[in-house]
Amino acid sequence: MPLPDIAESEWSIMEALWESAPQTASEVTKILRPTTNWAENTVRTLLTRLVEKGALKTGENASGTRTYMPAVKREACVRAEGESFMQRMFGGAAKPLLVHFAQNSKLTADEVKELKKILDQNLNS
Amino acid sequence: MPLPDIAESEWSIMEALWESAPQTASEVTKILRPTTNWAENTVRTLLTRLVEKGALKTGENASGTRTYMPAVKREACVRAEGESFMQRMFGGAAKPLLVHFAQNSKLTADEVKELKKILDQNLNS
DNA sequence: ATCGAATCACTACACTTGTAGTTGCCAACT
DNA sequence: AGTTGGCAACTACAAGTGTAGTGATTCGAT
Repeated sequence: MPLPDIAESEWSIMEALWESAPQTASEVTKILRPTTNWAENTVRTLLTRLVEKGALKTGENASGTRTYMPAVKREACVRAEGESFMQRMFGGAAKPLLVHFAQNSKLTADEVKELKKILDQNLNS
Repeated sequence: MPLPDIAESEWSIMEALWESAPQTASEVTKILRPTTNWAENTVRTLLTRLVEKGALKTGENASGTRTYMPAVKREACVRAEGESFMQRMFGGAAKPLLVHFAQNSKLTADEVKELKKILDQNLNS
């Protein structure tokens, strides 16, 4: 089963549920309200679509209200999206991608150090 | 003028023209045929949309046939897409993004060395 | 002058996405 | 019992995408 294709607004929903699940529709709405200001129905639509896509599963809480929780792991989705992005922008090659972001981001000395360590670990594995 | 928003199929077109421009619609079609197998009309539609979006400009070749060429620089588009991707997937932070790709890609020793150099250059700039 | 090939401009059409609104149902409060 | 408030199901609807088809025009080769 290939990973579901998660659209941009849908990511906000997923993030909320990866952060904490299960949650009801109105809970998710409340969590997202400050950042997105979406109507509850908007959130419900997105939740339903994500269930159809197989990205979320549903359950029920003690009061019988439907709850939502991730059906796919965040890391897997990030990897998939990352692959596709790398494909589109850099022909699938990791190095140019890394070069690009290494050059176009501001990093602290500590971050650079840490990244270099991770690069080394990449080698013997 | 904010950079035009380039959809996935449109990227193939843009790549072809960043690679070599100006080109006519049928030239682009021929170039892309092996990879995409698109009908010429498909390519024409995409070209037209990209012109409307301001991503391409048109000209004419010696025989009076319309030609297309980029109106925006590839690097700028890559940066914009990269920003948006980083935002969606990593909350806008460069380090986790770099960590992710550093861990999930196979790199040669040479590539690692080069990347470390670029990270260093990142610091004093 | 004519016919076919290339080019262009329009049109098509289903699917996805963003962003809700409307209606129906059920349980709890007054 | 009637009303209100939440939840669920269904509907809406425009813009954007993927992927062409159709019709008109033109230009060069018979």
